[in-house]
Amino acid sequence: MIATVTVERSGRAKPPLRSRQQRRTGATRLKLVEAARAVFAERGLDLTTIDDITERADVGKGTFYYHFKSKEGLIREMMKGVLEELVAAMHKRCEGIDDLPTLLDSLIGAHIEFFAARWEDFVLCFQGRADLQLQEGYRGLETPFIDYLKAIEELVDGSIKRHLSDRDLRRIACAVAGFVSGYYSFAVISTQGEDVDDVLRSLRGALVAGLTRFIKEAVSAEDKDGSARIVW
Amino acid sequence: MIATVTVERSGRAKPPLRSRQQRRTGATRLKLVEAARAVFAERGLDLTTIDDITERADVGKGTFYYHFKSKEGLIREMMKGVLEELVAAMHKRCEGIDDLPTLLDSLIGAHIEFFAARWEDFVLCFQGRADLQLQEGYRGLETPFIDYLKAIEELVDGSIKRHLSDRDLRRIACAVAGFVSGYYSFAVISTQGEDVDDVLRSLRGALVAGLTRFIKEAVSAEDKDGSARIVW
DNA sequence: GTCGTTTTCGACTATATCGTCAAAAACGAC
DNA sequence: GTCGTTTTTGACGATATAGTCGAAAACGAC
Repeated sequence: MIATVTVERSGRAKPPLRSRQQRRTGATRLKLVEAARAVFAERGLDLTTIDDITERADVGKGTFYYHFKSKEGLIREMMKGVLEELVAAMHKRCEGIDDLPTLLDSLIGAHIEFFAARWEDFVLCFQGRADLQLQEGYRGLETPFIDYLKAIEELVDGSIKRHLSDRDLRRIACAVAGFVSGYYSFAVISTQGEDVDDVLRSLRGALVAGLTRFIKEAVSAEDKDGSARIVW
Repeated sequence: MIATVTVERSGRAKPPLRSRQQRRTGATRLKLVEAARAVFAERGLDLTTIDDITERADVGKGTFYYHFKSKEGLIREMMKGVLEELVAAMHKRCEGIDDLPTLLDSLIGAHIEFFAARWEDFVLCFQGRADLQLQEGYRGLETPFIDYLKAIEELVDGSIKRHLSDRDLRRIACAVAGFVSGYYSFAVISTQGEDVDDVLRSLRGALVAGLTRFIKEAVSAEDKDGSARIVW
């Protein structure tokens, strides 16, 4: 506890992992996370054991418990991480877009591009969502998902002049998020050969058109006096 | 093995569970299935133990193994059963409809109505789908899901004159099935108070409109000469 | 009632997993 | 090199679960 505090060097924005020890520790932790990601996609969240993870990562079992409190803690951290990355990708992809249909399309596009190269992360998220429906699931998984939905809501909200109610906004977000993951989840079990992403790409126009209409109707319904001009 | 073969009575389509013994056995089996349904929705497929099920059903552990080979066998049977019921509900709901938008709407409606009163079955199906994505999941779960997709395809195919390719048909099916379950799965974690079904009901118009457009485009693309009149 | 069959039971064995902990190894500062 | 700290290790005890099996109960036919 005497803590040889390696002082944060001023003038160095991101000191590349300071000491050798810190580098090694970080690497071990990363090895564990990546091993878990792989095993989770093979056996699923529940059936994966700590031994599975440590063996895959090629570290001792105790090491896992040094870095994480439990499997639940690891899952929480991973889920949060992936969804935050997804949100970041969405923001980047939708930057500067204020046209609603284009935004919706970009939103779906961001999902496709994000998960295309990260199948394991898609499985992770899907498993997490399945878990959320259970009465006795892992704790603390709701927050990352709700933050993710909120991010979608904000993007949509930013692209319409007249604002929708929170309720309708949430509906849109659920529709976008649900459609992408739902479509994916069925496509992978039935699509032979052809690229799932290409297929989804061709369908997203359908959802965009539908949602745009829905939003248009919702706005005019909420905005009864009709005085404000809605700009799409 | 001497088997007192109780001959199938002719003239009696469904002899109401013949002997007392058969009635009792059937009841026990049913108790197990219903107990499993409840526990699965609480703890999930993987974390549910045989003891959980037998305790809930209030039968001895050995009884489970008398009726089912394993938990996997039970899951397979339940999944098949639920999806077949869903397909039946779809057929009933869509009977006689040959107008495409109406059919798509009824299809979604059938899902909503089906799962509205059967939350546990929705969870069961969702868990099953999550499992399908794993490399080492339960065996034999693909078939019921594929049959279910096929049923959607046939209904859609029956409502359009010019036929779509198998590929496009499958896409539609995935989109319908994926949207409904995807939307649901997000809505339940974020919708407070208001009825999830009502919400989905209001959104389905969006998907129907989008899909109708998609199908229309797909048909005209496949049917290049354009000689055949497409009747919606 | 008897007898043979089907069904149910729960104790039991074997195995798997969790989470702990004392010891060892790696490290950093000197 | 020494010394104190951080990190890693794997054996260990406690617990939980799967699946088996012999015995018992329920049943049906008589």
